[in-house]
Amino acid sequence: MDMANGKLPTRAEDFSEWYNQVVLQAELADYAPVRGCMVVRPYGWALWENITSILDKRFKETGHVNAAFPTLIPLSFFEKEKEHVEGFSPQLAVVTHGGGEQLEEPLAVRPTSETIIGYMYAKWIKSWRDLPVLIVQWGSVMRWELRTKLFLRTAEFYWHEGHTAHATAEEAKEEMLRILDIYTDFSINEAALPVLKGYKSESERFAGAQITTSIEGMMQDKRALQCGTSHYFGQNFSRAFDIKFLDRNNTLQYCETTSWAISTRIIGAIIMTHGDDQGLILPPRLAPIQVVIVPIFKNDAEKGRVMETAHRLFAELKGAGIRVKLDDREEVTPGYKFNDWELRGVPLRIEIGPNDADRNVVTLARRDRPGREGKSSVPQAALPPTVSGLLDEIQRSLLERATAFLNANIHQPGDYEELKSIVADGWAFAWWCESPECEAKIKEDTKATSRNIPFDQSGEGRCVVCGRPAKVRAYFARAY
RNA sequence: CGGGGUGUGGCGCAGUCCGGUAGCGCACCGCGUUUGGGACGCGGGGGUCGUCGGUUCAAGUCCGACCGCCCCGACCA
Repeated sequence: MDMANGKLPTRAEDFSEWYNQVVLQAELADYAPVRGCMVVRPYGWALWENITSILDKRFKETGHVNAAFPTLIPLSFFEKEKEHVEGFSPQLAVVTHGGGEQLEEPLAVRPTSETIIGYMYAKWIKSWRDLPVLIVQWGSVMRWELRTKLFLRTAEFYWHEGHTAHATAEEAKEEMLRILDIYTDFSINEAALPVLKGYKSESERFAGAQITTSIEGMMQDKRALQCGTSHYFGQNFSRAFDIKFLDRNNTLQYCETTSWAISTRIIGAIIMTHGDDQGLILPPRLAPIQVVIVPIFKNDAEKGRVMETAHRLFAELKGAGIRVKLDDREEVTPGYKFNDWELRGVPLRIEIGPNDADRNVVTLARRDRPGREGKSSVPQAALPPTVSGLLDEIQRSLLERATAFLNANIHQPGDYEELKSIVADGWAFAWWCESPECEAKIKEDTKATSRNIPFDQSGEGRCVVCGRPAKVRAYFARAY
């Protein structure tokens, strides 16, 4: 096993470098030889698998099926939807040669698959009986990003993209919201990320969408990170790709379509929401290793007693379905292991030394409460339920802490000057007339953009920028 | 693409001003002692100094061109 090394900068010193070092030293990912691309290492991929398996289950429970479409898409497909081409053309990687020959038509490496899936849907959908079509693709896509950062923005990234076709606008919008709710529930209850859901402003909308909804999280530097999106396209793509069906009255209709995605970016959100100066803190429900056992001994006599206990408790915890690891490396000291597993964010550590073994106890150390405060001594008897309970408690406390942080850093500005000072170090929740001009002014003055607009609104106010009547309040923040 | 940096064992750097055949820390390998918060000693292995060209008896070092990567901006999940 590779060992971690080096010290982390503190979050206060340099949040960005802290983030980079956590990703690298915890061995979640590494830089690839291709500019802007990352290698997701086994520990990072294990985390991603825990995320994907939960989401996959929820999609299947709601009637979705998985399929795979090609990585390469004829370049001409991107010309078919006007806004889509404008949005994605600058970011395309294009294959011009194959087998040593120049291709007749260049092929884009997919930046997202609406076009090719739309093309196939046009072939497959003929009748109202064929609808809805609810397909999810798990894979990677490529966007030629100018500035990249591990997990947050890489040229190639992993995700799922759901693409659905429906007979009516109502059904399609319901689908968009159903998925947004799955995303929200997943983020809050599995990842312990207290995200806020809403719809996007015109300028923040996905290229080609009529409605874009999102969930937005607040990182510890108070910048916003979009953690998932769900789009309603209306008939934009079905008209561009001729996705039509005969309804019950034998009338030809265009489908209503949606698409939605969560990417490996959410790993960045987990890191930047929960981590501390020791490194990663993973929510127990997603952690590849929930519990690590660190045996401690000085000589062979102690080793025998301690390891016997360690193996026995390891088997008990594993049998109870807890993801547990026994760190039996002898070439590094216990102190090294403590730091190593803290860096990797394992939620709970079990220390077993000669004293513990003799007294039939173990020492537990919670990752979310560093130092002595998080340590306790518990009986070895009935350890699995004790550990399960503590993992639940850690999961709860991570969400609670992140939620308190979120709430403490959202403020309602009384006027524009106040908005400017709020978004310098937090989020503003402000009345807005929804005009692109006012949003553009905010962006120009502060670099903050509208993150999203909650669905449930009450009352009326005056736009914080122009003073005209405003029906909604929106979140404004600097975003990743 | 604009601005700023930087390329020397796996990683981080020194050496470049003033040319003389490459060094330090970490990591790695071996042996021994250690082990309840990042252990120590001794002994090892590993580098055509980003690339190409030029000057010179001699280039990591001087000159020229090119390339890569990182950071800051415009674009984005």
